[in-house]
Amino acid sequence: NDLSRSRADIIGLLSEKGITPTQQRVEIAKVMLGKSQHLSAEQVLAGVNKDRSLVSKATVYNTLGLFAEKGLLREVIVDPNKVFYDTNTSNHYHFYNVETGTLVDIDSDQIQIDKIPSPPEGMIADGVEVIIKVKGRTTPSF
Amino acid sequence: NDLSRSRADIIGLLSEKGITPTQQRVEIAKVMLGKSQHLSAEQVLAGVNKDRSLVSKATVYNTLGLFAEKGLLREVIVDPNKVFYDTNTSNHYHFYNVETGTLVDIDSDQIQIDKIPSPPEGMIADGVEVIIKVKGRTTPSF
DNA sequence: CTGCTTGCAAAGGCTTTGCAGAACA
DNA sequence: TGTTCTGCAAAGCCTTTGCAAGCAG
Repeated sequence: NDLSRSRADIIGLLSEKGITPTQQRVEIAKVMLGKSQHLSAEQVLAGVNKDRSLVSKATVYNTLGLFAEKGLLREVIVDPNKVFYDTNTSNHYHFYNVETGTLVDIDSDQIQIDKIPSPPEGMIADGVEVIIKVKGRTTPSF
Repeated sequence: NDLSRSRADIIGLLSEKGITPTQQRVEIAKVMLGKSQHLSAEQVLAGVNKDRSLVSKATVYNTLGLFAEKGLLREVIVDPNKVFYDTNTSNHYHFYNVETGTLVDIDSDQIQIDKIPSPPEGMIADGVEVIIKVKGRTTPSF
């Protein structure tokens, strides 16, 4: 999607969302928000500290949680071992490769869901996840 | 759904699936397969050992994994902290109460999914998860 | 200044593992 | 009897927490 944003743009974006734009948060935003991707906390940590150590593990976890809470990222729970953070916060779904643990976006207009049942009494819907698990063909095709 | 099965029925069921019906596995099956429910390993462990200690933690984990692999149970990944095991292995979806961590079944005929996109090159679909997250109304209705 | 953030290391929760003894066929 | 399974405790992984020092406004 769009390229990496300028530092000023990121600071503006964070401020809009009511997030104090600290140095660490800007660094994390630079890594995450540059393009459409699905990263685990560990991957973000590695990305941020690729060249020099800029952000601690605790801060990466705190910040990803904060960004998700503020609507800048979306948490995707598909792997029992780790949370993925999705930079695409618009309506969409996922293919999940169970062999490699990789996520691929599915545009919302590629799936049509009709007849969404109404939530149990006193509850309201808070998001719909559709995950299509995929794996490699077990039978070679020749 | 159906009531608890006889020990003989359970042994037959396990054998059919190619699972050696050991005492521990039968105990776990008795707890799990009695009715439609979504239990975590910890809950199964507690249920099995309610009266007297019958099965160890390691065996509960091993057995739930085995049952899932053999198609007797279905793993549901919605909570980053634990795996749920669903005794309903037929096609269906879930409401997930994000506040209480509770799952509720949605019958497959209650949702209509059209236009399932084809998996990426060389991949085949291996299951579809639909999870509707719900939460309590934040605004009281009176 | 005053409160919010950060970082370190330790703690926490769920799950897996290694290996000896026990159960199964 | 040979193989598979169980149980215990320890280890592993991801994530959270406590608290002192540092930064933002």
